[in-house]
Amino acid sequence: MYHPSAPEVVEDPRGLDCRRTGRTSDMEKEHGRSVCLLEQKRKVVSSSIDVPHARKSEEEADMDKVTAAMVLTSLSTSPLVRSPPVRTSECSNGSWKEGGFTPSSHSSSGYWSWSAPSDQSNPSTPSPPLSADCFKPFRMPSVGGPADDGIDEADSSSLLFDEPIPRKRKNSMKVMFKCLWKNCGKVLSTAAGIQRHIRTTHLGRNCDSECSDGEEDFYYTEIKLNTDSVAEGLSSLSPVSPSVLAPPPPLAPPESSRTKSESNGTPLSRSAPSTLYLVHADHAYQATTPVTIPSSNSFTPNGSNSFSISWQSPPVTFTGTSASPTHSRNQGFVEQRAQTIAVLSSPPRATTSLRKSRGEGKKCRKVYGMDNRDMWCTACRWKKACQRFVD
DNA sequence: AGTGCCGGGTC
DNA sequence: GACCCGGCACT
Repeated sequence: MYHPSAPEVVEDPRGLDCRRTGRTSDMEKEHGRSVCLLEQKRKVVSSSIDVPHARKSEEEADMDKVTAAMVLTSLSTSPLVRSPPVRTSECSNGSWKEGGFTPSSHSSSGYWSWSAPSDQSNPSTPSPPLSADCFKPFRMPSVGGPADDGIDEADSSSLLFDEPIPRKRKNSMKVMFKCLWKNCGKVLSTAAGIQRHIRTTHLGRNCDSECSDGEEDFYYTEIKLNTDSVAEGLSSLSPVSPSVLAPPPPLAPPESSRTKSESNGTPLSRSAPSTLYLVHADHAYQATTPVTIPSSNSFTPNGSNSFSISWQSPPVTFTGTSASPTHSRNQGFVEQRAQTIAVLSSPPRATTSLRKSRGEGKKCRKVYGMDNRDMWCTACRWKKACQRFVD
């Protein structure tokens, strides 16, 4: 688990200028990238904090800061936490806007108050349309739809947008990015591509990535095509990225298949609730023995209503291992999964290992040597447990 | 590679 | 049961 070396706090509301300043020297590209990413994330969080809401009291505001800081620390390192899943039930009535938000992997962070301001902080954000069709299984559009701008895009803007996430991925994982905009399931192979797609197609911005404020992040998610048969085999979720290969299998109900995965990690789970259902299904593979938090109430830490989290029966599920979900980066995830697998598949063969550990004491063989084998105890001679120098 | 010894084979 | 040894775990 890693914590950001510098737990930055929210003070810097719009400090996402890595793009603005176009100061990306080659040397800084790498660094810049991560910084940008961080900044983007931060923006998302900070926006909900720094933009004081009328109904908030001072204490509440302070509280927000504190919690935001906490959240940021986890966010900065684990992208998947970025956008915890949102219960579809909320999208229909718009409750999610009222601070409804999905808890991060930290159970304790349930008080992450993604209150209204966070979603609305960005004036230009046309919250993706929500409606009764929230529950509609996401339709899978031209999957193969060769991203018109997919790869090419990467070249031009990957420097800025390429998320580090994929880098951490195992090679067995093919990462794709899917647009979560309602009724749009476009899948592109690069983050940059999908971002551009969203920016131009849905956000109606024709400007270059330069003028992006990162909002696109909210509207796409990443999906993984897993080729790791082993891991996959164990995950009770058969569908391998159904979103890409086939329609979500019925057996993957949103709740149970939900997983904490980086994919949901994209903020758009929040802003594009209508697609959450899909997201869940899409990432079914990520759900390894998912544990669904049964909670059915809003999570209100401190009993303060200000943090009203309206998520009911949160879709939040995380793999059984108590491994802190925060570090849900793929790697961690994989590790977790491996653990789970190990547990599940551990053969009843432990008996073999009952073999008593070799004794430390000297044995006949060592004492007398091979030359004096006749001096060995019979057991040693017979290659049995030494009886003379019993441990 | 060396050591300890389990499991199993042969007489 | 005495004896032997293949093979594995452990160092």
